[in-house]
Amino acid sequence: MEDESPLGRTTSICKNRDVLRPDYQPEELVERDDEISEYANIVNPILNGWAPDNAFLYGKAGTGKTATTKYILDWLHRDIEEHNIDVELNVVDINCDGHDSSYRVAVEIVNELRGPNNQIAESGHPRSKVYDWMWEEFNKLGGTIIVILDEIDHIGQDDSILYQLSRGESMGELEDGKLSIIGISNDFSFRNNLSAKVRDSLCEKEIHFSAYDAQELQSILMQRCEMALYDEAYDKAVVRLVAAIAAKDKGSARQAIDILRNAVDIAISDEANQITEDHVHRAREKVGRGRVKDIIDTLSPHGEHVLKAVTELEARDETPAKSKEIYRIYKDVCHNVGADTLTLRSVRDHLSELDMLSVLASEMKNEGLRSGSYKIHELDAPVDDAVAYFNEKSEYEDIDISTTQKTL
DNA sequence: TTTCCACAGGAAGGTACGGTCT
DNA sequence: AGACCGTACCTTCCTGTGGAAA
Repeated sequence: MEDESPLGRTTSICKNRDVLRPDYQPEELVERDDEISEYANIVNPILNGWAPDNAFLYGKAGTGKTATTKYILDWLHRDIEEHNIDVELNVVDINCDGHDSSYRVAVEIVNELRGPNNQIAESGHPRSKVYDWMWEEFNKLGGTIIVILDEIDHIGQDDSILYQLSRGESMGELEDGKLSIIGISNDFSFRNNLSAKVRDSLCEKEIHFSAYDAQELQSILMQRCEMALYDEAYDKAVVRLVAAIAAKDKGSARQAIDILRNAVDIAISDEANQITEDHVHRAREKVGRGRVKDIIDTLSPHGEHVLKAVTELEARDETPAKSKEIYRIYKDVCHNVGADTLTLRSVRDHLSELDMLSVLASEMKNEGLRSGSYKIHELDAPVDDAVAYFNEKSEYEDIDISTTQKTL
């Protein structure tokens, strides 16, 4: 047998794949000029030694909120250094994903500011003590402090951390320094659900990041292509196609770049010299499948059972289905895997969580006196992917999709 | 215009669990 | 060891809701 390396070969398509990674920050941000100038106006006072207003940034995922923040802060640091401005700028950058309560964000801030040998645990401490430690660390830090809370909506109902941060200065917790908050969120309703006292102080300034249209996505993709790919490896039609797919879906630059990166990878493994529209279509399917799996992996066991029930109904072409009907199938699923069943009320919560995650599409219906009001649900993710996921897991009975031609 | 259906979903509270502190 | 803390996940109870039918 010929001894062939399992690794890929060098490629004539890609000169720098890192540029296509989700965490890559380009030096120049395209299609966000208005947002950049609004943002610059907000942080500008720092250069005069003043604290900027608190700001709330909102817009859907992949619209450049985080990238613009990094871009602006890089500029701030550079300006301060180049012009020898006498400002001590300290940035505390927290992603609230995974720290999903006020308490845990406070713990994260403390741990971020303390050394690795002096960390505190995620639970067990009285809340007031954690806040005391947090202010202690801020006081040690001093200067102009900017706390960036990315995905701030993850903190949920209790916004006490925001109250603490926004009032710390006036309540004398911060002895010698200035503190401003920049909150970033995909979810505008989070702003409206904040308690009034927090909303007024957190949202002194607001910047809205609108979804990118196909034209804007195209220029973002062109910028990345020029850096990542050899000229002969792609043409405008392919870029236009990726932009059109992403614009039609969510208008997210992250998604567009994701599809492009996967198309590049597929083209490389095909040993092609150029990225074709077929590569893009295959990449789009792959990205979709990955999304379904990623979401299902985060579900609790009962969340998964509920989704299995909806997937079964979908495979039988019996969707959209009422919550009550899904509950009936859900009980069978639980019976088959030997799990206890939850009440209908809890299953309703799981259904609405799946709707929020965009795995399900739910809709309220009302037939008045005849049948009252109810909610119907169907899969919002590709059925094949969900079926494949459940059929791969040994604890579930297989779903047979061959009897129906239904695909999304 | 009023009634009423069939549910959605908020509120409150329970339990288990993993953690700290004394 | 046991008091105390925050959280996840659940149940029970109950009020609110929109629109077809009376």
